[in-house]
Amino acid sequence: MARRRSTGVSEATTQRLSLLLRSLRELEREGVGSVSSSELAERLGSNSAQVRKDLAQLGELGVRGVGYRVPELRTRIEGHTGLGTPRTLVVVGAGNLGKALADSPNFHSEGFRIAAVFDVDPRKVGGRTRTGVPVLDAARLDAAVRELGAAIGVVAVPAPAARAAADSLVAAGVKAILNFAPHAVGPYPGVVVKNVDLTLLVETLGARLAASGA
Amino acid sequence: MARRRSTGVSEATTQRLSLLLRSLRELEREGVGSVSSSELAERLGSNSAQVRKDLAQLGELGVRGVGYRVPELRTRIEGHTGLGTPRTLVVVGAGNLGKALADSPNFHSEGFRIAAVFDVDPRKVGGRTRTGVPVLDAARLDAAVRELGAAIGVVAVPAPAARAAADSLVAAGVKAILNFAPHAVGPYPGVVVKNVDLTLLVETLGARLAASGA
DNA sequence: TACTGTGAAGTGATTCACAGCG
DNA sequence: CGCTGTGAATCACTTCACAGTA
Repeated sequence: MARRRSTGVSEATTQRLSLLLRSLRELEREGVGSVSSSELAERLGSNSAQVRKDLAQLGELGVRGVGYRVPELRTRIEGHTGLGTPRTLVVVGAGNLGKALADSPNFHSEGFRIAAVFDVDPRKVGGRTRTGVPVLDAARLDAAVRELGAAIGVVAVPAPAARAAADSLVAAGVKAILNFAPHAVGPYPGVVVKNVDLTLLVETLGARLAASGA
Repeated sequence: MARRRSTGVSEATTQRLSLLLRSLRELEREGVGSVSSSELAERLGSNSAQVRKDLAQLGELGVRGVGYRVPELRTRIEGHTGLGTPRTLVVVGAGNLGKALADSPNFHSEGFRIAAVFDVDPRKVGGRTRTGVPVLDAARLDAAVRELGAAIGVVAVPAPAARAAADSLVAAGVKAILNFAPHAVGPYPGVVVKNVDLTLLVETLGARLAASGA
């Protein structure tokens, strides 16, 4: 009887579990059988109490006096968080950033598959990115997304087009949106939205720089 | 006698002030003279108490019964936070992502200037990106960064090279690093570091998706 | 003995709610 | 009267510290 947790783990915890999973896979490749929370903490640049608290969310699966068994812990994290579940994604916008994201090894990791890039420019449509992802006509987005069964849409279009792109993705049935345009989109009911405003990132960095002395 | 605040405003507040600044510039172009905290909140998708709390950090500059005077508020935010201060940045890594970032309008906004992209690949060195940013030899990074007076370094290299790239930037005297590699760098004393792990973003999104029903 | 699991304390940010001023 | 500025309440997350167990 699998427990169904709608909002079980916080975003912060999920992020740390994801990083933890990376370490665990590495440890597993190295053939390590078990690790303590403090060893894991050291790898993550965190502290052991944090690691234990995070892992406690998945039930009691450590062995007192010993630590956690690596393979078991890995499968447990995957099972309970959905981390590692394969997903198909599409990118809207075949500009510099869109193509970079589509080809990026960052986005091809552990079970993610970029199925298509969409653009409105007829000169781009029909082509392929460097790694072979097809560039499709944005007018066919709805049909293509359904056909491909894409669950995640990445928005990489100029700011004024962001809302429309996100709307189309939602209409086509994606369940999550990662938006890189400097203009927040959403919220949409039933859709997980993450806005990553690159402009905001540099501006904030510049300000923190000013605050820290110059 | 300007007040020198080392760690005056939190990161969260700075981000909101940055967004606020965007709205204010827009309002100023429209010739709006004053706004209330609730009008601003609506534009940001926030709430009025939050806006007032954020603005209170800059001193008392609202007019009770009326709101905030737009031009005055804008200059005050710029002055106190360093938002809007022109900065020179360099990008390390002339791959897809590096070039996309260097050419991105997101990074050319409001006073930011990308002065150079560095790469180790001799076939790339000597060229220019689409918008004309020169690609320089990574071996010359130290000298070039000092010469250009770059304060912010953007890391856009593969994970295994991230630490070395960041180290060189710090050695060359940059005061802030924006790292896009899926491997955290830093901390370095006296340097503001922001890690933006793209892989982590999609993975977390996938997990939140799983948590919310599928 | 060496570790986990967890209550309790601590920290920081957000929201509420209202007194006070133009 | 309408709006700001802000103390107090709330909430979310992190760290501490230790009882309890394999």
